[in-house]
This record gives sequence, structure tokens and C-alpha cells, in this order.
Amino acid sequence: MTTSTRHLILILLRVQPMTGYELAQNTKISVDPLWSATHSQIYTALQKLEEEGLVARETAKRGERMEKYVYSLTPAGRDAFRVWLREPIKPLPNRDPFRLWAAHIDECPPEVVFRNIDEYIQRHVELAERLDRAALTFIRGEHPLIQARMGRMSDEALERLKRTRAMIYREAAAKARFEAESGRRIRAFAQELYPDYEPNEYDD
Amino acid sequence: MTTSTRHLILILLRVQPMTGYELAQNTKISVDPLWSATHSQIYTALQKLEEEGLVARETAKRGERMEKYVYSLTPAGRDAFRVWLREPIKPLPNRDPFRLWAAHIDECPPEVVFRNIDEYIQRHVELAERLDRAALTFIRGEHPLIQARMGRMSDEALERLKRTRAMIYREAAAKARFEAESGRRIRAFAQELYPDYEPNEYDD
DNA sequence: AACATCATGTAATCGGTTACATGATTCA
DNA sequence: TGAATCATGTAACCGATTACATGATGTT
Repeated sequence: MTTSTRHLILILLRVQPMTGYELAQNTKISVDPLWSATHSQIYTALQKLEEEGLVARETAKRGERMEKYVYSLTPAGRDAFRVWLREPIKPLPNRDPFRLWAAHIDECPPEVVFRNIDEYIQRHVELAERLDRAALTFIRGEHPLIQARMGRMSDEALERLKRTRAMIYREAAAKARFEAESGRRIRAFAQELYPDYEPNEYDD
Repeated sequence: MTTSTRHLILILLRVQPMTGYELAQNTKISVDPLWSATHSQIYTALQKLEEEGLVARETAKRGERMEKYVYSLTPAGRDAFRVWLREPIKPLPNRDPFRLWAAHIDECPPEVVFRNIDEYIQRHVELAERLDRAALTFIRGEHPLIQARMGRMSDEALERLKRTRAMIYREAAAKARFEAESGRRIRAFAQELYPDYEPNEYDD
């Protein structure tokens, strides 16, 4: 099955019931490097999932006047997660905008070349750091998505969970570091292509 | 600007005028690891690009009875490529179905775990080989998309082009090898999680 | 009083996927 | 004669992006 926003929601709601807003927050602060989604996507997917009976909506107070909606998994929703987990993984089509662009740096002005490559490297260096930090909070049991499960899982199961998540976030960090390294190699190649180019500014 | 099928077409038509079928073939056999597109996408994108005046359509004979359409870049199309090449690269949102799945292997039956991981590894090993071979045909000047340009570019420009493409395809191969290695590490972790699991069959 | 954050949504559009549909040409 | 390849498209659908839209609550 093709993985989509629906599965992200199923994954997060297994941890605990949440509002759409909380789903969007948890996605942004934690799952985003593996699977990203905007709040629009999440709210519309929640509506469909509720129609299909995979999630249930409860109304809660927010402040004095307003209401918010707390979603939780139904048994059908838990099943849907189990089914997804057992299916073959459908890979996404290859789409690599950076390397598609970089295949043409021989015809691109050097200032653009170095600007794009440096941005790429920096983005992945930061991502790697963020993922390594996340891996640590998993293994230490400090991650909010782990803490929410404490007491509701056996110690052994929780230990396996921590180690598995930490391992995957470390692998995602390794991937980001690979991308940064690849960017550096491409940069070195670009310097051979444009040996005379001297960047004027170093101000960031 | 967001990279899409349109840019793939602009890139390929810079080499030489082609039919939609040839664009789809060249994508499949060569560009696919960097950017993939189906023939449906290509035909519909060609229509839009023609409306916008970025490509021009000429009618040619196919066999006795039928006609085919050969598309070429207009000056506006060449400009659009130049603009795309000079813009900041807009990264795609992170979507990594394999690691999103693998973050849950602690709750997944071991036969599914090893089946999915092994498929992932094998797919990337094959991709890496394919990309290394492509890199070689670039550097040797044997690649069809290079040969089509011979005589229409200066020797130096052609040399830079060959080296740049070969470098990028080698980087894409390195990325595929990284993914295979990452898969192997995840597999090793899974063997710690499921020490008692013995696969019954080795028949592929 | 102003700003950040919490909280919820809709709508237009875009780009991509999948399935459907057709038929000629070429080679074994 | 049959299969592979060449060749072109349409249509329904899906999922994601972007912009629009609103308003309460909590903090400085």
C-alpha cells in the first residue's frame, strides 16, 4: 500500500488520543524527517478517517467558549495500522531535485552553483544533528512519544521500542550526513570546474 | 521553483527534438534514478508546454498511415531552462516510507521484517550497479544523450558535460549504496530483535 | 495592547498515479 | 500469426500544496 498522511495519523494516534493540532505539532517536531505533512493535510485526512470509522472524534473544552476535537483510534484503525505494517513497502518514485540540478552545473554560473550546494550541505548537517538528538531522547526514554506510552506497555516492549526508534533515527541521521558528504564532493568537483571563482562574501 | 515533469522535458529536449515516446524512453532508461515520470505525465505536460510556447510541435511520418509529433524547444523554452537552473533548489518534503515502516519493526512479524528489508537492500544494490554503469557510459562518451550532442558543442564543453554527468551518476550510485548499507545495518538490528527467527527459504 | 500560540477549518489548484483505450509497425 | 515495440492519448482519482479565513487563549 502507498504510505500517506493517513498512516502518519494512525501511527501517532497509537501513542495516545490527540487533536488535529497536536498531530500537526508532533509531526513537525518529531516525525517530519521521516514523513512530513501540513496541518491542512492532517485535518482533511482526519475527516476521511472518521468517515471510514478508523478514528473516533470526541469533543473537549478549549477555554471557556470553544471546543476542540480529540481523535482516537477505533479497533478498525488499529487493524488498519497492523495491515499497513505487514504489507510490502511501496517505494516512492525517484525524485532528486538536487542531483537533477547538479547534473547541469557545468552550464550554471558559479555563484549559483556554490550557493545551491552550500545550502544543501548546511541543510543536511542541521538535519543530521537534529536526528542524532532525537535518537538520544528516544534511547533515554525522554521523547514525549515514548513517555506517553510508559505504564501502558511492558518494560521489555518499551525497551525494544526505544531501541528500535533510536536506531531508525540514527539511520536517518546517517542518511543526512551522507547527503552532506555527497554535497561536499559535488562542491569539490565544482571547484575544479570553476577554479577561478572566489566568493566575495562569507557573511553567514 | 518546484521541479516537475516540465523541467525533465526541458532538460531532455535540450539534447535534441524528440517525440513524447522518446522522452518517455529516455526517462526510463536514463534519467529515472534522478527524476521519474510516466508516459501519461509526459504527454499531458507536453500539451501544457506547447500552449505556453515553451516547446513547438512538428508533425512527422510514422510508417505509411500514421503521424507522430516531434517536439523541440522554443527560445522561450531554452530561457525557462536557464531560469530553472539559476533558481534556488526547492527541496521535496521528507518522505521515507522504508524508515517510517522500519521504525515499527519491533511490533512486526519477523518474516515480514526480513522480507521488506531484503527487498530494500536488493533494490538499492541493483540501482547502484545500474548507476555506476551509466556513469561509465557518460565518461566514455557512449551515452546516447551525449552522442546526440557531439559536433554541436565545443570539445571542452562536451568534456565538462561528460565529467559532470558521470560525477552526478556516481554520486547517485553512492547514495544507492548508502541505502543498501543502511538496510544491512537495519537488518542486523532486526536479527538482534528476533534472534530465533530462521528463514525457511532462500529461493531467489 | 500586541504578539505568539493554540486551534480549526475550506478552497483552488497542481502534479502525479492508475486504468482505460487504440492501432501501426516490425521481427521471429 | 503472434508478440514485442512504437506511438499517442484520455479520464478518474488521489494526495499534496498554497492560500485564505477565523478567533480564542496565554504571555509580555
